[in-house]
Amino acid sequence: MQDKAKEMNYQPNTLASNLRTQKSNTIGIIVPHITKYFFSTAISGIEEEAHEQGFNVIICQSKDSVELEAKNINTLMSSRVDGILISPAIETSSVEHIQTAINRNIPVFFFDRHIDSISTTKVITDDRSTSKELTLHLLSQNIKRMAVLTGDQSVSIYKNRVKGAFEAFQESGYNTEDKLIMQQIHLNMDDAYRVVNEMLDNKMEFDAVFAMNDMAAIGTQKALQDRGLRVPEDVLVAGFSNELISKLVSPPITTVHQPAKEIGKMATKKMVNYIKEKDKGLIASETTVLESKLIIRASTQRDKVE
Amino acid sequence: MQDKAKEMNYQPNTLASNLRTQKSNTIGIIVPHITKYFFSTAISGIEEEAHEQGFNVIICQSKDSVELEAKNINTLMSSRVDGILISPAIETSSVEHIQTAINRNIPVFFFDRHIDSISTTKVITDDRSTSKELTLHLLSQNIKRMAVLTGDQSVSIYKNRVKGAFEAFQESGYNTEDKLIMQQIHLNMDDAYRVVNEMLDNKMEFDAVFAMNDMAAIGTQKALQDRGLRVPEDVLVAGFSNELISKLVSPPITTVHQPAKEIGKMATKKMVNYIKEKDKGLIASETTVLESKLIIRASTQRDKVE
DNA sequence: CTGAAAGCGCTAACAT
DNA sequence: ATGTTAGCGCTTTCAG
Repeated sequence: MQDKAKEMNYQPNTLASNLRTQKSNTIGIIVPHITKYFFSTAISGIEEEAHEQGFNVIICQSKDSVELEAKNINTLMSSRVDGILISPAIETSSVEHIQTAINRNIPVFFFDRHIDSISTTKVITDDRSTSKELTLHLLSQNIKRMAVLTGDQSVSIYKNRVKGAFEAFQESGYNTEDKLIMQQIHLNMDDAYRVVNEMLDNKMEFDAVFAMNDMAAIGTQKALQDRGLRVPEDVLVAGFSNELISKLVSPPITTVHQPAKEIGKMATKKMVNYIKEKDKGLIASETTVLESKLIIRASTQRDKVE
Repeated sequence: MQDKAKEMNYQPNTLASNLRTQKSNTIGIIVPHITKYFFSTAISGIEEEAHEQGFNVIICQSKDSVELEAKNINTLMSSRVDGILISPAIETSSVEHIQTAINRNIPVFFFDRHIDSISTTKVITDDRSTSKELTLHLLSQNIKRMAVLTGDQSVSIYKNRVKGAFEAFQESGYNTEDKLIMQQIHLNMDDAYRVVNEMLDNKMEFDAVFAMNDMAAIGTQKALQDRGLRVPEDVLVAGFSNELISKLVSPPITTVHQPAKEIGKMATKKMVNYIKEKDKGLIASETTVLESKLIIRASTQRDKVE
């Protein structure tokens, strides 16, 4: 009787439930930029998985600033989120704000970018080994000298990608001092364009460029082509992350596909699981490594074209 | 004394406050796909503005499905969001779920895509007039016949873009039956590629293509080039939305830049304002039209190149 | 096994 | 002006 009346259009008040249980059924997300395809795809995975498990997601952007990131963490803490998934800002000098949240018993898990010194659950990709694989592919084309355009080496993912490239050189018995030029840049199209032009102005010699993300690879390719150099005939070009655009430029660019959506889903699964198990005292931090995949396209193939 | 002790690290419990005030200080967002650049950019604007005003944002994707959209609305209602910003799904046949929320006194505002039959606040762009402007630009190049690739005409934005194109023809005194070919497609790269090839197979004649989004324009351009036709020498190609990629393909594509971030910010301002004024009974729905901007690139310029 | 009662931590109304 | 108290609607506990 009452039951039926209730079933008609009874809506339990989540606010009251949240207060009583001290749980918000909400997961906070912090990413550098929502508009980057990798992150929006990861968020898409997080959103799907979270909703399936009855959790909401609150989104924050750090704009790659530690200050904003700290603010975001405060916002999320005061919203009483049950956990935080974060891909931290570039400048990871200070990690207090993250420790603060953890100390307050709010789980903070990393996805993609991560901070080694903080012991918590992480869901990352095997950037190092795929970067190595890509470099071996470049070396197999008898290149004389390879330029690497990398980002801030304090960012885990860039550090690992560089590490992989070095490993490939060492494994192949090549001298990295002779055959490798390292350039740290802002990994975007404009800066890559500028730096490659500078390198050419300075008569640096190289016949392959491995940029640590696709936008930088595209800027590189454009710079080379504007100077009359052909890709891949004169210089090979490779990127990283498999942005949509990387297969649409001419020639399409060899890159590494990262399972962004799966990373998001996996991180969410780990988090939800942790939240549910937390009460039972089962706390263990683990690092999950998802496989990324080398995608070879025309920009690094001298013989056949995709 | 106590004050100081409290100031040290007192964190008011938002959950309790929310229950007491019956407000969540949260705005719900529903978009078709987070991963589309336009939407992630709009969300970025919403996030910034909302946080500035002390509101959180919960994000949902409808995947362009009315069922999922209805589910999202339920999720947001049960989360007791103070308002919902929505860019509705393609198939807007049923609008009950949106009406339900409005009837329950939860404000639902539209941004970008919108449903005319629902009377509420809307923040949109002047697609029609910019589409007209773009078409006039094409007509000024003495084209003989223009093909329009459009999406579902029940979607407000596509309908308005087509309307603008028609207006340009009429204003110029051209007969749309002779000079205009309309093709309704799925507005993505692959479908555009397929349809343009079909049109060429069927010996349809046209020397300009206006695709109602950039990805379709890129598919069009690729199809034309693969058949040995030159852009812009043989066929002009124009798109819509100014995706990042549209200026990176070869030739760069003429398109319309929409102020995605500003749309998000404006919609959020209207919503926050409404939420604050609601108690005072000041309810008025208004439609704000933001200006978009024609960006002419090489794909539609026979004389000079950008 | 069903039903009443206490309490989560705040805010708003009321009384001092 | 300041201090006290009731109550938001759930969940959990405790009594019947």
